[in-house]
Amino acid sequence: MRTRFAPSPTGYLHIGGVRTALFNWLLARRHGGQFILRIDDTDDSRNRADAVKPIIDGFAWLGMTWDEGPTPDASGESTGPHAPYFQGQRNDQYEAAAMRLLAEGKAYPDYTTPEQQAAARKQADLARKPYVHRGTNRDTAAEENVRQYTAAPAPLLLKVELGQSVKFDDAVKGKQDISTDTIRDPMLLRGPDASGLCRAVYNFATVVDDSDFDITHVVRAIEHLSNTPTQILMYQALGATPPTFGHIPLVNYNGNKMSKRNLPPLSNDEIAKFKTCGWTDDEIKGREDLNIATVAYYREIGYLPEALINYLCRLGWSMDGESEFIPLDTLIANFSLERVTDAPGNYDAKKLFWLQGEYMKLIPPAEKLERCLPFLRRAKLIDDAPSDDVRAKLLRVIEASGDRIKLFSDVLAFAAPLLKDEIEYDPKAREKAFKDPAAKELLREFAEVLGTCEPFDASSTDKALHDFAAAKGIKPNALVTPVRIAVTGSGVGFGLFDTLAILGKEASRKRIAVTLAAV
RNA sequence: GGCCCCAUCGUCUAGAGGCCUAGGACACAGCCCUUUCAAGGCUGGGACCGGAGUUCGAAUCUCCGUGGGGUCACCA
Repeated sequence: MRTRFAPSPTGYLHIGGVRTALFNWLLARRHGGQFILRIDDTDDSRNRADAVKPIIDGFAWLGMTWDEGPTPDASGESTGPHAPYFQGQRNDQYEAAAMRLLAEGKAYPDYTTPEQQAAARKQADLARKPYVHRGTNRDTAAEENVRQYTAAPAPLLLKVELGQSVKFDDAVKGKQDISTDTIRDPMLLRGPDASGLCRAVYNFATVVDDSDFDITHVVRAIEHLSNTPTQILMYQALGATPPTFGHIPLVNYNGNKMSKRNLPPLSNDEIAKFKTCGWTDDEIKGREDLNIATVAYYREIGYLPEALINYLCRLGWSMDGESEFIPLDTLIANFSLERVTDAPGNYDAKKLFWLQGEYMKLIPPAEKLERCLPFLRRAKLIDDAPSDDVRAKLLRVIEASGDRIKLFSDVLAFAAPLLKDEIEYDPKAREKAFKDPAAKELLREFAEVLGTCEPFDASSTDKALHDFAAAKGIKPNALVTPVRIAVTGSGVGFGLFDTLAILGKEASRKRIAVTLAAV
């Protein structure tokens, strides 16, 4: 089994595309086949490397490896027995295939002018009939067409045999049967451009490539379903066997297409989050691809690729009636086109976030630390090479944070108050906690008690606080919040006694003193 | 408009004529636990688009509506 994914180089990797690629990849992996990555850049744009890199980087991050395709450095080189894997570098093959069809009388040049075509289309519209284009030299003999084409290149069209039907069994949609009378003579090669080059049209390039690459299964978005009969006709003309097709439903957002237009701009929370990650306003604005439809967004904000993969695969496919958390090896062992759903699905950020949390619970603290490091560096909370002391402190923060760290970037919120020397107060929380003047006095007295804790660890400070509260006849919680705010500036965070222990006696008491002076 | 695809809780889905008083998950609400925030436990509300037909029996099959989507390019 050989499957493929063929993105056009747009400069970012869209998660809808990733899902399509994932289905192909899973199929190949399950059946011990190959997954091929091909870049559909038939317009041969100049900045190809820039536009391809995000796609390649995205797949690399996701761990979706390809057996043949562009080299990982995005240089425009390819690896694999059918190289190159860039359509922009393959026009010779398309031309050769087209010339063969021309010589065999299966294709012909079309000298219809755009004006003639527009008029014919209009007439059909008026008659409320579908317009099915057939070109001028359709019934001209092959040799004559070759002669005319050589003398005056023009769009080359495939001659569709009338009165036939194209039948195929879609692996997702089931049996299809289309009359050739409704299929226009499709273009194979465009007319010559300014430099005289006749570039292949997408449909034809795809067929030539998929046939050359021995692709056996083409899983793609349902919007291509109506292209399929045309492509099958091309396969037949080329004397090739069409692959098995599987057309999968779309991924929508709130019932609409997941295009940039319909997507919400980054929320204030998200922008704030990126800023705490060390991004500047300009950097955020400069990243056109920073939205929930791209892989880059999830990588930058600290998602786990396995969570994204699990989520995307479950969107439009199910293993059974209840499995939601499905690790990759299970996905590979069970994925099949039969269980792809018929209806389009809606992207649900909350469910992805939940899965992310589930996957995060599985990451051991030491590994979590390693993967948090880049975020801490970017936020300038640590040096490029943090000392062992800092690493040890961070590990304690991560252990104390537990499941609270859902995204790797969340580490910043927990580590920053303990790493920075200055306390950044949440004004509202501080005001509320010290509204009652008695709170300040209690805090002052408790700071003295803390000074006697030995050793200064979570259990000793815990006991000290509870004993102190009991002696004073107050609820422990009446003291916990003021202390928390005094040492971290924030009303929320992981366990207070862990916080104190990580800070140490000196720093804890010093921070309380600073706060006392400030309120 | 022609042709094609689709239709189960807010969302993702299970459902192949009786297992359906329609199951699970996310989200939501309430309660419990608790040191705030998470996590965890328990409980709850919540759906077969409408109408005909076939059948002893329909979420499931057929038809008609309705609603959504796709496609009709020298875009990919």
